[in-house]
Amino acid sequence: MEMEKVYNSKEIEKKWRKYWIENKTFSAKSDKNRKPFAMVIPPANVTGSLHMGHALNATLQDIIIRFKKLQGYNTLWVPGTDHGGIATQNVVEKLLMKEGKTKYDLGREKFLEKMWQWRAETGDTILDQLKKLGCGLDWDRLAFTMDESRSKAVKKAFIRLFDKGLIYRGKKLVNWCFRCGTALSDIEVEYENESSNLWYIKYPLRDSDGYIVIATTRPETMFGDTAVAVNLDDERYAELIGKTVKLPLVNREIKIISDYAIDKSFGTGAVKITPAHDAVDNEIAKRNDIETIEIINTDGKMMNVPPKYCGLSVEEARKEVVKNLEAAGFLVKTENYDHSVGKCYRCSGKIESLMSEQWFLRVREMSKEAVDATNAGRMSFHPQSWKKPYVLWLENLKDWCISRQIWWGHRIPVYYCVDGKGNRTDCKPVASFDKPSECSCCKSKNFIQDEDVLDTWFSSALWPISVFNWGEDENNGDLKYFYPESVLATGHEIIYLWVARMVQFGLEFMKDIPYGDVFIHGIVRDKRGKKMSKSLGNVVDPCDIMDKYGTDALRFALAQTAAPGRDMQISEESFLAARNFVNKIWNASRFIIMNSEDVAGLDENIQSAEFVDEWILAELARTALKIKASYESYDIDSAAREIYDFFWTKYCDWYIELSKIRVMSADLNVKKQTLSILIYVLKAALQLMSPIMPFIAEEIWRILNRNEKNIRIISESPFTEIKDVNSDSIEKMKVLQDIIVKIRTLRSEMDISPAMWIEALFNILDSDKEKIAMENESYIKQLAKISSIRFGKNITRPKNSALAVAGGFEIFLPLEGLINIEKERARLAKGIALAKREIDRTSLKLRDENFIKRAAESEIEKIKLRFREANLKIERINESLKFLG
RNA sequence: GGGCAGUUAGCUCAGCUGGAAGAGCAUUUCCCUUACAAGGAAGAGGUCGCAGGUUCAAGUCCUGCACUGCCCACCA
Repeated sequence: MEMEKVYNSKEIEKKWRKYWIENKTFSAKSDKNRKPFAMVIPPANVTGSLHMGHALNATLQDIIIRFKKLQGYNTLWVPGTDHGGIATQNVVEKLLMKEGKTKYDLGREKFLEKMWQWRAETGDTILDQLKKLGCGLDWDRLAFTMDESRSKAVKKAFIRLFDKGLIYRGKKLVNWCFRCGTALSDIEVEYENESSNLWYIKYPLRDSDGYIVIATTRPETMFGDTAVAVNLDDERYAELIGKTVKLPLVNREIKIISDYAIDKSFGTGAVKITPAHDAVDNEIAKRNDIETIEIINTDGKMMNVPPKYCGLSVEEARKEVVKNLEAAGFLVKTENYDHSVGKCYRCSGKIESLMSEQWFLRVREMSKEAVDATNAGRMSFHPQSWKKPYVLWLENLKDWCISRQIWWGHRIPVYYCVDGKGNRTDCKPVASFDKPSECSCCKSKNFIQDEDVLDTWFSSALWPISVFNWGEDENNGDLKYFYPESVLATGHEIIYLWVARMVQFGLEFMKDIPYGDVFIHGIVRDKRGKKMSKSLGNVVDPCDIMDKYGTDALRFALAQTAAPGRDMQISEESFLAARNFVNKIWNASRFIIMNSEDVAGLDENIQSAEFVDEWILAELARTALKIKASYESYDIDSAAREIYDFFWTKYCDWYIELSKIRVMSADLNVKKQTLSILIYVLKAALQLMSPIMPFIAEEIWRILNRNEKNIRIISESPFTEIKDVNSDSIEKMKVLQDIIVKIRTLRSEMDISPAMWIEALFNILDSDKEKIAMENESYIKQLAKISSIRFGKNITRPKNSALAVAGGFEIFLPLEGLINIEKERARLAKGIALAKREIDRTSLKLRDENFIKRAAESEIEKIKLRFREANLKIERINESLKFLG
């Protein structure tokens, strides 16, 4: 078995990627005799290619699914993509723009053709990249939010909600993006701070010479003002409430009203009320029965205003208005002022509040049910700190604006009856899968469909049920078997946008939550803590990392930094370190495989011959327990750290090094026995790491089992049970390690060449421990480069020797001709100083009555022991100083 | 304005139910020892954000403060 010195990730990955997919390793069918464990992937937009955030999200899910598979669950992870409504349409519109065209030039049908064509060309990019990552997805179940089955689900859901009266059409104040030309829901607006001005404007009273000064950041909307509001308790304005003012520039008369929402301390305490273009004003207007005047149209141009402003953009109008107010003497003053401005989450264009006729979903009942389900513990967040904001959000939820004025998406399945001339009749619109054949009201056979499409998130919200073809058959076996799913893994940025809605829809349509656990992971940031974005140019492409360092390295690095719920910073170095770990695994395996090459009949039933064997088995048992618990609780980072520490620090640095003597032994039985244990531990470690690093684990597993008749790949080999070895080997090992490390330190400090073998004298101080060193003499010799050891009681320090106190011994290294007396003296002095500090610390505690009275017995014993050992050390060092050269 | 995280070695982060400060990277010295120089051995490096409190004992629990980041909110 030839193994290269350096792990070749590329070829090996290619092989296993292909194998898993061709052999359908991760395909799943419903099976009543097995426990299901299902996840759906958060569908990525077809616009995108894999970025580090996707890579993290996918890696974590893959780790979970692979772990659960090894635990014996019937696991299923469903892949899919999202049509991505506005985002995707924007991309294609930009492409068109390069040709100098707009979507209107093509018309709806042609434009949609273009969209589908584009999605056919690029929509699978991200899927290929998920394959590259090694994701254990069931590719037979690949879904797309706009494919047939998913579309049926969307229509079905819409019709049900519509018929139930939960979906309604109405003219309300909505968030409007001029750039995208559509309404948006409340959460699709992002707020950014912008520096602007606060203008103070006089509104003259009609019936006297007085005036009231209002402060505003939106002077241009004054044409839409229908009142001025003050707080009822504001003494300054008490007499003015109910009076009439004349709107500057136009002289329209409006009333001064009072409302509790007005903050006396802001500005002048008097506010212009523009119900058509401000959410708060809109509420105030409703409460006070104030009329609404719309002055900004959906193109962002002024309307219903004096002719000179008509058709101006909002920005232009603002300049003009301010100029004219000033000229006419209405402008009192202008202050600099920072405030937050709504921006479109898809194009960053300015969002305007305006009145618009849209479809809305009544959410009160649904959100209440979602809250109840969460509070009842039917669904839990990991980390749980997300529960509170999630519940809070649901509790304050307003009706969801679900219609979008774009073309790419699920067209709203509402049909309007039209007369012979194509004009809409008064008949009630109907929601149905297909165009109705006849109007139930007027028997007309002509219908037109609503022009709008649904919010992308409407179809996303159905994802956990639509992937199981709920739209086609809600009683199908897969849906019954796999729903509710086990866990959803996602970043915190879409908890409201997506998670909350899936829960609502799940409860509405399936009468059950979509999954029991929500695993929230952090957002990947660059090494300076900045969010990765194309515009900042700090994007690290996961595919580049996979090519450069290997996929396992990428996965390990991501896993290692994925503390639940926290954002993570990641840099090139972490991938390098992970790559080194992968290589370490490779080489340790290589050592074992090379040595077991011509050893026949390696035993599956291992027998530990020495305590070091028991030690590694005990460490393995401990580690396995911890790692499994970590996977179980989504503490992927600690699972990664545990496997790293166990494999490198315990298995490689100590156990393999210790085992070398026996592996090289001429005694075939000794060799065989030792290799059996090495292999046993290696296999167990491979299983434990395989969820994180599946490629290398699979490869080495295959090599180790190359002589088996019916080889099962690691992904399909359930965890072998690891017996907990109950022994004191871990404590004993500490003693052995102490001796070896102290000797090495001594050698290093004395500048003794690592190539030189020297002898050692072991003076027994603690007869309890002497056996450990004596029984493991060969290990001490091997690892500390000692040619011979003489054990004894009352050995005095030879002249020209160095001293170490470790493991119940005084260890002398006679260094005739090699020792640097001054250095040794200094070293011993340092040792005394350290021991003295220890004595100070411990004796202080032991003299403390309160400590003796209240501390635990075991704690006091520990301190006493430390005190004794420090004293002994000083005594020994002083003694030995006498003998120094 | 409210809420949630974070603040530990130069950098990135671990430290569970309170009992002598940990890892990786970087750094210093030595070593190409037949698994691995993508490696090995040994070092150096920390008043655990600040101030109080509880406790025999606090990085760990409590209170307040500061700074950083994120989320929410009707910043006219």
